[in-house]
Amino acid sequence: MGRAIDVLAVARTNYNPTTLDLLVRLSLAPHHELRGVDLCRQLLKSPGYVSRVIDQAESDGLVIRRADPDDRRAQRIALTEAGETALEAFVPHVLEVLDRTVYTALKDDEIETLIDLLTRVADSAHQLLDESDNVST
Amino acid sequence: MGRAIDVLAVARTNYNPTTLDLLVRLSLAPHHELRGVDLCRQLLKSPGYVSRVIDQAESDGLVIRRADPDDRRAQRIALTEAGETALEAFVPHVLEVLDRTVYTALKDDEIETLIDLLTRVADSAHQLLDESDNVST
DNA sequence: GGACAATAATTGTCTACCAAACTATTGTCA
DNA sequence: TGACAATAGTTTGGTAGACAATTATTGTCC
Repeated sequence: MGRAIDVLAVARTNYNPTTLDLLVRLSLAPHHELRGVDLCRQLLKSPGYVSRVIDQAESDGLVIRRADPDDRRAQRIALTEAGETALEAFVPHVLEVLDRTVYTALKDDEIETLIDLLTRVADSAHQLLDESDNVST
Repeated sequence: MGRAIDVLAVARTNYNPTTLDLLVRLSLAPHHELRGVDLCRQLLKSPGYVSRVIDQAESDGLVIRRADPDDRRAQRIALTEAGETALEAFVPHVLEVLDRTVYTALKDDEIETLIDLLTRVADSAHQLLDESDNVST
């Protein structure tokens, strides 16, 4: 999990950061559901790991897997009532941590600047990664 | 290890990021040696893990452990010739990755800004962590 | 329409790391 | 001086997450 800010937010729940991120993504999606492959892209985690996170969340009753009617390879992961409840209980903690870290340290325009700078570094890193993928293939 | 920039740099060696960081820290230290506890602080890793990383580096001949003459609890970890050689072989790769990510994406003054903003967020996060440590104790 | 590449998900296996418990030593203070 | 807290390091056990191989299905192209 890593000793990071999410420790603070997550410590107040029983779920790990990726599980909570999963709930957030589903709650923002149309019909509160997403295909597994889209979740991987949004969570920036490998398919193998996402599959396990879904397993766990499903056995906790937070989400359900359903066959995708349009593609028999795919699954649709949907938020349950319990999942929504868990998420709502969690949101205030995230806001509190954000409030007491980023928002106390930085002014609004500085936050925008930070996002811009990080995005640009990330973009050039992705470019480099893509290149080396192509080389190795 | 995490799919991050260090993948690129590390992929070109057989060592993991923490091992390489270890070599860097030792090479910057007086007499090319440091006590274990100081290494923990510099590497930002837990003592348990650092102990393991040193084990590994020692069995690869990159460093040696020596008893600290001033404190019989402590050890001094020192860089060997082989460790220095490994480090020198690695440095150009790090520089190349930095060059093709951060330095192509950001101008010098932007890099300074980025460091400043991140430092401030990190500081307030630390403050919050310290607080919650004190509360739980 | 059938071969074959590409895609969706899962499982097995491995690495990086943390936290807690433990041992040995050192500093402190009555 | 002797008790006791604090510090240095190691070991054990566990979690987050990646990668590779496998299965099932879909799209593509002759």
